[in-house]
Amino acid sequence: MPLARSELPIDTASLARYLIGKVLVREFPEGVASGRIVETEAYVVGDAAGHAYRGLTPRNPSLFLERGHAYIYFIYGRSCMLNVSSEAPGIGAGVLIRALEPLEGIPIMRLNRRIERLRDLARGPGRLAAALRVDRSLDGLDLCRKGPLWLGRSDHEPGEIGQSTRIGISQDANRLLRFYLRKSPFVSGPGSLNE
DNA sequence: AGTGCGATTGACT
DNA sequence: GTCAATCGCACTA
Repeated sequence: MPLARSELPIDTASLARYLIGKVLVREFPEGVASGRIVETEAYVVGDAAGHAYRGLTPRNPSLFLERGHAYIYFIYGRSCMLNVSSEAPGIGAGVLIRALEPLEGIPIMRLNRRIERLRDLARGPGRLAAALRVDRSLDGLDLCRKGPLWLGRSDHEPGEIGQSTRIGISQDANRLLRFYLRKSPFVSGPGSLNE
């Protein structure tokens, strides 16, 4: 079952925390691949590190959609990044999905990534997008409806959630807007920083 | 039209 | 641990 939009917190940081433990599902013609979200980062309203900081541009309109839509961008000439839009329609903010614990379709993900090691399949924002073949063609998609990419419920409560500074940014670098599942080996960065 | 750089990754010492 | 690759975008002129 997809997450209902009404259950998603409107506030960006709250949404980032809420998404920990939820399931990201990718449907391919050849099957389904999915993973548990173990790491997120919030890019909040008025955040100098956020892509909406300078307003609407040709690349970022999806960030301004109602919460629960995909904002996907290409960076460093290599990687795509998947975000979940947050806040009310017209407000530019979102949550970066940074790492997954692979659940279903692991052979499909191994083919997409061309590596064997389970721990590294979707550990990192670019890696998880590659594992699930997420690219700009899925930008703007509603993640609260079944389709090629959607957010699903978890069958149990997540574990203890840690909080830290965000990774790889220079602006607004001190804010504790990164959330991660404490015990998970599938988290990309430091597992217990600033807690 | 030109420039600088980024919400990273993979290869290498 | 260090470091270069790589290219679309936002900004300047």
